[in-house]
Amino acid sequence: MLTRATLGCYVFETGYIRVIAVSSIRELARRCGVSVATVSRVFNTPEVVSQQTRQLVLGMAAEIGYLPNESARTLATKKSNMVGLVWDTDHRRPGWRHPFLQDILVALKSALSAHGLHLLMLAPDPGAGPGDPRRFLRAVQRHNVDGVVIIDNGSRDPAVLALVDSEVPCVALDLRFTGPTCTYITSDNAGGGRLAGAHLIERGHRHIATITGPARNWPAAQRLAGFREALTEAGIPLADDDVVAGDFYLDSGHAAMTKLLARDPRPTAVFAAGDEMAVGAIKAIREAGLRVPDDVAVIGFDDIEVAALIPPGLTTVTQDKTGFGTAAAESLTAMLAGTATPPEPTTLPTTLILRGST
Amino acid sequence: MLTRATLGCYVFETGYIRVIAVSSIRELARRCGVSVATVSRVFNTPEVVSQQTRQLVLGMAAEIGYLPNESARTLATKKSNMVGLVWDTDHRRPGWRHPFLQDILVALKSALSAHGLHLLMLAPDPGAGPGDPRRFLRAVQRHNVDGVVIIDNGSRDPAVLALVDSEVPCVALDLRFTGPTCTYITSDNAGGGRLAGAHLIERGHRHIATITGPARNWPAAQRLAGFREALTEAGIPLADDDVVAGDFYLDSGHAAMTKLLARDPRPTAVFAAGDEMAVGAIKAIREAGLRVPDDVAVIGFDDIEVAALIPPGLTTVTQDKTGFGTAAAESLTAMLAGTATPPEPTTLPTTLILRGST
DNA sequence: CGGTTTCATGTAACCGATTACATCAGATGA
DNA sequence: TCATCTGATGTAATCGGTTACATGAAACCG
Repeated sequence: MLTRATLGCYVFETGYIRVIAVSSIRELARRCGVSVATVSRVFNTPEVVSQQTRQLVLGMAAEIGYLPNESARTLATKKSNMVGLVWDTDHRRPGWRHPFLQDILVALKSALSAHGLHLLMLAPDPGAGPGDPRRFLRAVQRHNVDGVVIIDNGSRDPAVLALVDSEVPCVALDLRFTGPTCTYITSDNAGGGRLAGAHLIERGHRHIATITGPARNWPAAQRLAGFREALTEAGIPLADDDVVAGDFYLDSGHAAMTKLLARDPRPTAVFAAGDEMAVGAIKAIREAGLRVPDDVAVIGFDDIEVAALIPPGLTTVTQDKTGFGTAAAESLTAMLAGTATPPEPTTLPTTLILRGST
Repeated sequence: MLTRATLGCYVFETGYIRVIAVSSIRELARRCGVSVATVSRVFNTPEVVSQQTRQLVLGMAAEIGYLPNESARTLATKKSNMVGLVWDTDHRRPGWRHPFLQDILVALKSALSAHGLHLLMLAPDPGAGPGDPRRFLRAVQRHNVDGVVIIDNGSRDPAVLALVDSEVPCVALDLRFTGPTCTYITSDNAGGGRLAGAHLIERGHRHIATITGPARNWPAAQRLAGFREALTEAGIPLADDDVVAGDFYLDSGHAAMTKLLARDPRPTAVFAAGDEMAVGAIKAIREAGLRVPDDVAVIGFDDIEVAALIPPGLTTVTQDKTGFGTAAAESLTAMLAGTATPPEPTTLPTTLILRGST
């Protein structure tokens, strides 16, 4: 296909690729000797147009390189086939740096593509002030965005809530937002917490601590609840001092673990509610001259890339990142199709991944 | 601000936030008793409209919640304020799994936001076949996308080349595409390679191997060239068998290192042209019962998150990810402003990050 | 054979902006 | 005083689609 370079610019055997002077529906109609309505029907409701005309139009369209103009369609139909993505609303702590969320984005993008939906990363409307709670809603309205996916690190930004409370269909990922036009996708966090607890117990641990997430973070709370349940069932106590909160990022895991290692007696195993924190914990354990898993066993949550890479390999509870993407795309398309009520929230199963750290 | 929850749905003191029946420019003009042209001028060329009228219109606009419709503007002006993002064109090996590219995306997004540009992640045009080289170009044309940013793992997808060769302004990241409407941003890969080589030499190594990228990958070739230069200057030979190619991903680094360890005598240091490969290499070294850096020192390239996390810490050459984002946004806005020739390619400086692996 | 369906297509209004051009009042200048 | 310029605004065409409604031919039917 590729033949030679001119001007540092690759060319095809078919010649220099250039943007065709995109022709309008009227031009195409004229060339075909039919009305614009007929052409429009060929692309939107082909079944009502005769076989003959359809082929004539499609053939001519291919010949002159006709492409429907999406702006004009959006203007006429008020549907844009674009899904807005809201992220990074809190600039002090950009959620996007978190590898787990990045993985989800990848999955989301391809799931939406499969439904023919484009993903528009929304910049706050420049016409609105930085504190304006409508700054995303405004952008959404201006662009006739059909629906919105919210990926946020739980900052409860008023601008996000304004979206959730609006009439725009929303799907929140890993956040519990619901409403007449909003649903959400999460993992079975409680189940995952239970898995983690049960696994450590099964490995023979009787003094188990946990590094949990921020107190008001719902997934974190669920993970803790499930974990607690597993301990209670096994009749193992969980002292208040064995529960330390982090913020899902590395340093907080390190700090929390340092605190836990100061306990006497110190726990023989730790469940960290996020892999980044688990990695931080492992670091702290090593720095204290102790070994993982011999002195302290560590289990994480998320299964981010690093988990498999750091020695001795982090045992963790994996979340179905691809599932997040496809579930979001499906919930959203259901809402776009105009169901009376939003789809039920989706809970994705979690599974245990065994590695060397336990 | 936030007061109470109903239906799991947060509300504001101002009441339930709903999408206002967005009013049109005609409605606004009517309410103000002026013509639509005047209203349009208030938003686009405020300086030609009288102070008095301007305030009247702006006040009324705020009152009725008027927001200009972007589709209509795009239709009229043929400018959409949207930048298309092309990624993941090669489905067999999604570049987006690579953390380095993910970091760049984050930077790009915020740099474009600062210029008031939205980022549209392009799905291939559904009207085109999967092999159609115009599948992205078509999507770009349909949506009146102003310009395109290309982030790709060097797969040389014809669909990407079609964009580069089109009249649409393009900026390629970490890829050397140029043309009358295209420029690119890369790191100083040769300089980085030189840094890596010089560092290992300074550490006293005299038998140094390298795990390079794919042969036809330009950044990889540059890194190798710089590395070679450093060795040559120091009078240290580089045997052909000490150069093994990988594909930037983990497993290839592991495989390459395994091959290198079989050499006799085996190299005492390795420069991997990407951090993922470096991590794979470290894994292989450990599996062989050897220690890093005592038996074999390793230096990487990229400075992805893992580099800081795996013990003993990966010494690496860092790329300026934020710089990629801002440079791309600037080059693009320059082209959108309509310069005759595209801006010169940008080369971002690389620096050495010292950690435990060397 | 006339009336009713059905099917394919055309006509024209509409979506919500931009902008070339026209208009007109008031200021300027000879 | 009248021609000219300037500044503010209005008129109406245009961008490229969709779609309610109208039309007309062919098929069907008793």
